[in-house]
Amino acid sequence: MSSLAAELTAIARAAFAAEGFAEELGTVQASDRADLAQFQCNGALAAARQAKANPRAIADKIAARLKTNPIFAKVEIAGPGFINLDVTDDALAERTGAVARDERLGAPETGKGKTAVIDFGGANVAKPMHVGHLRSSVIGDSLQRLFRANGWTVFSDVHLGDWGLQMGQLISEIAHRGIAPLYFDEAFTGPYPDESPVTMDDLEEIYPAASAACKADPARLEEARKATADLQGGRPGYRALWEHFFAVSRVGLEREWGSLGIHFDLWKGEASVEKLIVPMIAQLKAKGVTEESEGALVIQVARNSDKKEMPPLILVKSDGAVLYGTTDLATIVDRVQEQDPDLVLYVVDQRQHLHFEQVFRAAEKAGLNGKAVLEHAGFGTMNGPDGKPFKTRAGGVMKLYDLIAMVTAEAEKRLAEAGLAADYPPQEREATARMVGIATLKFADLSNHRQTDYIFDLERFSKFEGKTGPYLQYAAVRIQSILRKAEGEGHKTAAPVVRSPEERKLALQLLALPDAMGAAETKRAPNVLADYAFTLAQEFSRFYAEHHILSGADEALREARLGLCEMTLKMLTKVLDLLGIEVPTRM
RNA sequence: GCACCCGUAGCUCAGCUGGAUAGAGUGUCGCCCUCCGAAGGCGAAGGUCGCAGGUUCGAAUCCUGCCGGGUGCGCCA
Repeated sequence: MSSLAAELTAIARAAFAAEGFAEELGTVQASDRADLAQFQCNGALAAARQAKANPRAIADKIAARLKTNPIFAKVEIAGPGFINLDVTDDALAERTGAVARDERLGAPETGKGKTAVIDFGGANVAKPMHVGHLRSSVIGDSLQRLFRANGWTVFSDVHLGDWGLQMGQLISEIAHRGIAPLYFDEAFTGPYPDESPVTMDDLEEIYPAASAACKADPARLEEARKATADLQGGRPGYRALWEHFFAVSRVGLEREWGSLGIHFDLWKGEASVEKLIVPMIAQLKAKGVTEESEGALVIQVARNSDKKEMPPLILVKSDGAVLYGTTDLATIVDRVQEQDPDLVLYVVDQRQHLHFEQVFRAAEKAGLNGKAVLEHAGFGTMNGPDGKPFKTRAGGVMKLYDLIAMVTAEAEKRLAEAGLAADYPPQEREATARMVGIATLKFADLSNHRQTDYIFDLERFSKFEGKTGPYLQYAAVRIQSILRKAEGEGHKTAAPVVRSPEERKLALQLLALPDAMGAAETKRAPNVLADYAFTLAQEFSRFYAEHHILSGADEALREARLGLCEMTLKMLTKVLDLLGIEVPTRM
């Protein structure tokens, strides 16, 4: 199953090949000038340059061949040599019907037989998620949904930050407070209690305090370093405490991501590859890729072609502790062993780009990455209205939990204002408000390009009109509503028919889904899907506004239009699912 | 200092592997509910695509320089 543009491309390629040109020239795309044509092919211009010939003459030859194909209603040459193409209405209707019958709704199979690991690195043990985690969660989730839909085998890994200095900071802060002396008693031989001496709420308070203490007092920082090294060295009491931190945090984090509809295949973290580190370092030494530098063990990753300074990756610090990069390397070893992926995608803040470049180079230099391509799909910073990284009015970071509660409350308010859902059971009302709130949040984030910074605007996250998540949900809800009503009146649905301009544009958009899914995968860019979904909803709304489906006298026409509605609902639901957005049955 | 990213309508952003008249949303102004859900549809106004060069038949898109903003640059993650 392929898109209509892909089908036309195949036809045009054959025409170019038959005229003795490179078939790549036959790429057909949706027209930039919807007023002139549905599709365009610019290959004659490129061919003319290569062959030093007149582009219009080449276009003439190609067009003559295309005209023999009955799929085209129009083949026209315009301007310097654009070939403008229209497809017949019957062809549109026929393909639309075929896609509707396809279980995969025409999704490309770009990932068939391939495995990807998606790393959501970012969230930390003992810290609540804040708005900064929204991006990696939402973008990463959309990518895992998309890659799966395109046929990839995907393993998503939450990849918690659970093994660095912050753990030592927590431990030494707890030591100072004397909260759990048992874990610091070196004479104690265990077993340690099953119940955690601290709750998630405790950790949320302890961590910032610990962090501040280390910042203010070098002696405290030294203590934290020592605790980190002892933890990594296997000190039983510290390990036991760490287990509690992890367990307590996981419950909270799982609930939080769950409320966003985000789930992971793997709950790994830095600590889970801890056992691989010592043998990996031995192996790297044996391979001769490491060296001593200023008391640390490093891998040089600079290349002659570098235009910038490329510091070495530090494997072991001069005090013996390992770093982020070391665990990242060991994680690659682990993934090659466990999943043997073709691709590892790191959905992590763009600011860590240099770090990943170091890690990737080190992995490739040491041959640790198997067949996997390592790729950092970085995303831009979320800034406040002042252009600086977002802070609440009080100057702190806004918790994700609070943000979700806020947009949900806004959605609820809006429902009440509109007098909607007034007669729904309270539970449905609440669930609907939540769905609308989360859709607002996710769509606002995903419709921005992944890589650029963007302004976190509370107002924007409480808007329900225009290019927003709720607009898309609304379109889907209206379709469901009309289908219910039609069924109640005893109307059937039939294969779509295309006659009016609105039907034509809607069908064209429906047939472009595989293109959007393919482009979104290639660019690792969910905003392509967001854009597609919005345009689809828009085309439907126009169609809906123009044609009163249920009131006409022509039963066959009504059934065909209901078929188009049904098809649109399927496609819209599918794309929204790829964005991680749920559709209520009514709202 | 070096490197990377960004600069597009009043505002928020798409478009960037070169193509025709640069698009959305929002805001402003106007129109459309006796009819399937108006969280909607239609229309108007709104642009030196940061600036200056270059490559090209053709540049928002590629190259160079400059200006402005952001980010990163060995023992944090």
